[in-house]
Amino acid sequence: MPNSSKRKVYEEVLNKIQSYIEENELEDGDKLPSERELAEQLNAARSSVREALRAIELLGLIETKHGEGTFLKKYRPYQTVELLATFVLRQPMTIRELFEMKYMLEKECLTQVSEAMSHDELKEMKDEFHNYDKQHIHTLFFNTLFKKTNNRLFMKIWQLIDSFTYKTYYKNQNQSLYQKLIELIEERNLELQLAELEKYYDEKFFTIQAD
Amino acid sequence: MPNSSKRKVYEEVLNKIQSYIEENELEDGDKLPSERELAEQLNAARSSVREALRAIELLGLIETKHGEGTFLKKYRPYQTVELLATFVLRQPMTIRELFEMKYMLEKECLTQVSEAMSHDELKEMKDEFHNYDKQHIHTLFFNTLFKKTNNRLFMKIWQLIDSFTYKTYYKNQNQSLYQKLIELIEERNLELQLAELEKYYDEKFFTIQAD
DNA sequence: ATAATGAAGTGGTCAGACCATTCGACTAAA
DNA sequence: TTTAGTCGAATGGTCTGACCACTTCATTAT
Repeated sequence: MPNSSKRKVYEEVLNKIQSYIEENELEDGDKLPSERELAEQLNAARSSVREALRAIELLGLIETKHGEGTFLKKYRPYQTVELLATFVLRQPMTIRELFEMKYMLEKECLTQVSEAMSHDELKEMKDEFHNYDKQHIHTLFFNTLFKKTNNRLFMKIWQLIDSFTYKTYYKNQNQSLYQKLIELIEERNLELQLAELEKYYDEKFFTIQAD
Repeated sequence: MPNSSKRKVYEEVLNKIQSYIEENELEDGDKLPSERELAEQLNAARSSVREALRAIELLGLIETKHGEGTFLKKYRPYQTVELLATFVLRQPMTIRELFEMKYMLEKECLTQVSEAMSHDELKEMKDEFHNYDKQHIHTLFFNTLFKKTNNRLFMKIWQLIDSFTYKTYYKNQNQSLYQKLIELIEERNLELQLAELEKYYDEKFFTIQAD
């Protein structure tokens, strides 16, 4: 009960749990003590322990399984970044800022993927092309490409931005662009890929300004 | 009480709060409804509301003042780092991804800013340089630069990523790099700027791998 | 052997209580 | 009138105890 110093209980619990993990050298998948047990050991109410655990869970550090327990989770920052990014995106952003971000990510995507994709994968993309919904072709195209990237963080952020801009660009979808891009990837011609993408976005930016 | 679908109440509450913020266009410093009020409006127990609020608080998105209320907070990165740092350090894979993202953003930053900065601004940066905390020099340097960008989204995302990495690998901070970058910006030599940055990150990636 | 049962442990949620702090309205004193 | 003090309402902080839902596993009945 001695609320040492003036920090909140759930913050104390937070640190205690962290210490517990380090001292016992817990690793991914290991089990933490139950909420009731933690509450007793740390001399805090279960609700306070839960506040701490929920916070840690939201950060993506632990995983709770109903009826089983709480487990240490392999930490991946995507979850946290994604959550924080949604808050960031809620703040007023201009369409231009969003598209610039998207453009940059897609450039990077092409750069990373350009050499990594096998001819088989490219052929597969070409074949699936006809199934693509024309309206969402850009999204689908880059979604496929980003998967080949070995950086999931890129993809997560791109997906977020894309979902925010999704409504604006259903018009003027130039299907031939993506056909061309696939061909250019096959030819390993990164420069022309980027040039095509630049053309695409120049037009976008022009449209925005006219708006 | 209708625990719609199967998500936890505190997650629902989280989203509801997010929606509330968005719909009412709350800004930094604005007050959220009280815990009891939220509980009633969202048809949840106060403890569940608190679990959600504690989680958001840990992320640094809100601020609670005893006896006053809960307030939206200007997002300051570098908040949860203490907690996350130890976990981030365990995952070299994700560190790589974070640095790649950071690298990309900083490249873009240099590209955008290179021509926009006046000589006066550059001189000012040079003068302030001595006040910079060596340990955080990279963060401070690019923070200044990103402000000159006319894209707030870039800065926000960069800050987000930076907050995840700034505790990591702060060693080997080569102060001369930033002196050199300023000079190169003065000379409007973008290519060399990017080359310097690339050198910096090549070393980083090498360090990560060696770990 | 196999299937059904049920008890124990765990997380999920709720209701209500009490304390500590802040703030503002009201009151009493100057 | 102004000022200082008081008190109550609102709010966050914390605790207790209860009940539900899910998982597991030993026990039991088939």
